[in-house]
Amino acid sequence: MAATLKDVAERAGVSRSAVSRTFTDGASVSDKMRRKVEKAADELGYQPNFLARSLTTRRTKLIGLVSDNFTNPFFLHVFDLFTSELQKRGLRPLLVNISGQHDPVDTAQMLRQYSVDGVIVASSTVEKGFVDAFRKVRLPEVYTLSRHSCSPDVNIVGIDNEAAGAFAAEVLIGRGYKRIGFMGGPEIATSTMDRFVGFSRVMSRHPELEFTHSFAEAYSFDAGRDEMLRLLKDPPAEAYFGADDVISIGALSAMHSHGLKVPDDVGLMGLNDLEMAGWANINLTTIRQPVRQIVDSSVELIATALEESEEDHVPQARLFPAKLVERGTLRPPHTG
Amino acid sequence: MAATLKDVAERAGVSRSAVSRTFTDGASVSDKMRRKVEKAADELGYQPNFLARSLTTRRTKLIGLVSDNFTNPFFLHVFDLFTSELQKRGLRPLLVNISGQHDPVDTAQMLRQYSVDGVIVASSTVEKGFVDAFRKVRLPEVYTLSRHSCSPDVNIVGIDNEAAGAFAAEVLIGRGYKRIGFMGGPEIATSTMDRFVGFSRVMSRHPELEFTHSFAEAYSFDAGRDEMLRLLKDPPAEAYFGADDVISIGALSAMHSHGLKVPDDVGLMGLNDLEMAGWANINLTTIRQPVRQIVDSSVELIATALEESEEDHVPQARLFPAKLVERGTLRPPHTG
DNA sequence: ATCTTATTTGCAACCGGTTGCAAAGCACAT
DNA sequence: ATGTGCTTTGCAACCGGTTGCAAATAAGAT
Repeated sequence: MAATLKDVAERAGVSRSAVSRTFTDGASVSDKMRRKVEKAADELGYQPNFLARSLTTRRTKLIGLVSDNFTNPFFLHVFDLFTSELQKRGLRPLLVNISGQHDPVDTAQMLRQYSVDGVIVASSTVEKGFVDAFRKVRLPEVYTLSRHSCSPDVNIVGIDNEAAGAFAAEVLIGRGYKRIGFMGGPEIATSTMDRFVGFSRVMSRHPELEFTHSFAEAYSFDAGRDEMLRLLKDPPAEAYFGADDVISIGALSAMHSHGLKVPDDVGLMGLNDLEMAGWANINLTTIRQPVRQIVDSSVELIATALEESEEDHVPQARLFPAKLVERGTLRPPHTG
Repeated sequence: MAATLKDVAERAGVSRSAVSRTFTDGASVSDKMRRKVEKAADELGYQPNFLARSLTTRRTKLIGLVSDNFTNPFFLHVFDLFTSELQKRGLRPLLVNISGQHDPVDTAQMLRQYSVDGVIVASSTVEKGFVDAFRKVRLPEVYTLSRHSCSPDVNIVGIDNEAAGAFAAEVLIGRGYKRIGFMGGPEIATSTMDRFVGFSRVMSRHPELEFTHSFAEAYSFDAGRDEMLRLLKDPPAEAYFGADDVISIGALSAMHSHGLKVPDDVGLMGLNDLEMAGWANINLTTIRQPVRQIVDSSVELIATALEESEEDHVPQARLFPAKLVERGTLRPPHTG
């Protein structure tokens, strides 16, 4: 069907190795030979087969991109950045969707069977079972947007969620709010829990302030809205930190339908800086993760891990600062 | 490193073919042999290498999943469905992001070099260059959510955008609106233009109605909002069809900030039924594409194309009906 | 022209599997 | 014991490449 190395060699009247060498950079071929081979290859439309090559080179340039987060629009952006960045380096993402009930061991074995060079896990809610299973196949791997503390001997890139939670509390306190609420995602999400820990730590240093907390059922608009509707049966806090934008936007909708003015009656801050947080009818003050840097750094980390031998590689955590994006749902800094 | 066929054969004291056969379904192996081999394989943690196997079987089970649509949240759902559905059939999506300036020929060659079994193009805005380049590598391919008319000799799955445009016009007319506006995405998007053609066709049958049209700069919230703000400098139409939800939601925000009540002052209808179209503070009446069926059908089509020889395969178009999702941005059907 | 050294080339083995074919093994009938 | 037909097994070639090594060629030094 498609032309092979052998076809090219025959047509050019040279050995197969010669052809192979013209298509391998750094190999020793004379100019004359190279021209002869390239001519034959062009005429036949020959392209080397990456998979056959991988058998001897032990490099497929395939990277498993594993996620279970296919509902939060934030992750479309994450996938966009990951795919472009990997492609720039000649790496190819094999996308693996582990939402639904997938067996961790099967998934890990599948990745090994496809000889992926490395694995990127992009999710903050990946189960422990996957972490263990992936580790067993001994592939270079990096966890992105994942929990900092859970696997100390593995590459992690993201923000420090505890620090981000603490920062959120400091911002709200800095605006002079006295009755402050934390509204998280589901309690099984490590991202939410880490943010909660940081948030609580700061609040506990201010016993003069009133601190309440609650958790939405899921990382979704509806869950955020429902939870806020529940909270609004009682007099609300003066300001809330919603541990994710999509939840905060749900909460905002609940506030509006209760006739509450934001930020005049109640303040609200999110986290993630979704594109729609900037929409004119939402205009959510939020904390931004530097996604581009996080992704770039993850890809760079996996790319260098591919070069090193397994023993040489020392896993690292790369934590980035999150920063406030001021919009219209918090009152301005307290002056005086 | 990892155990190979040869390792297992030696440990079990049998030939390599015997091992190969135990891991190939439908091959002839006695029970005794199978047990012996499986024991050895277990002890060594052996798993067959898919890529080596593909060399002789000529099947990688890799499917190129090509898209340039990484900003519309609608596509996160599309990717979710595609990956799960492919995985269910043991197929693996190699995700290719062709947004940005990618050379069509390079992309097509890359897919050939990775020996993908087939290609799914999931986008309504793919350039002609890609269609041509993909065709040249002679891989089974299906275009999903793509233009119906552009390539008659290629598999296409999606809705009939012209019909959907016509349907939209009929709905608005049926609600008794007399001054009707079409608001499209960018004029280079085939989806928008096809919808516009259908919409116009119906409107032209009603010369007694006033019909205006305009196009937003992009498929984005901001573009929709900007375009609507521009329109609102003059007295607006009674109702608009925004050819995509994200544009419509932008337009909705513009209407609100002009103090217009929807649907009392002006009606609005979108297309796609994004999750957020159902959010309480948006509540957009819209036209839904049956995404799940479209994706399932695409995967089924590519799966059967893989079985057939190239000559036997006859390309087909599978068009699904789109249907109205009634929410709160259109007045109820006109009675009397 | 001759010797030394560096560069280019081809041979053949290998990467990790599959598969057509013929030999071997088996069950059963004669 | 012999023959028949069916299943199981191993041999060896192949899939499409790469690569260590030695032979062949080219380049440079004398």
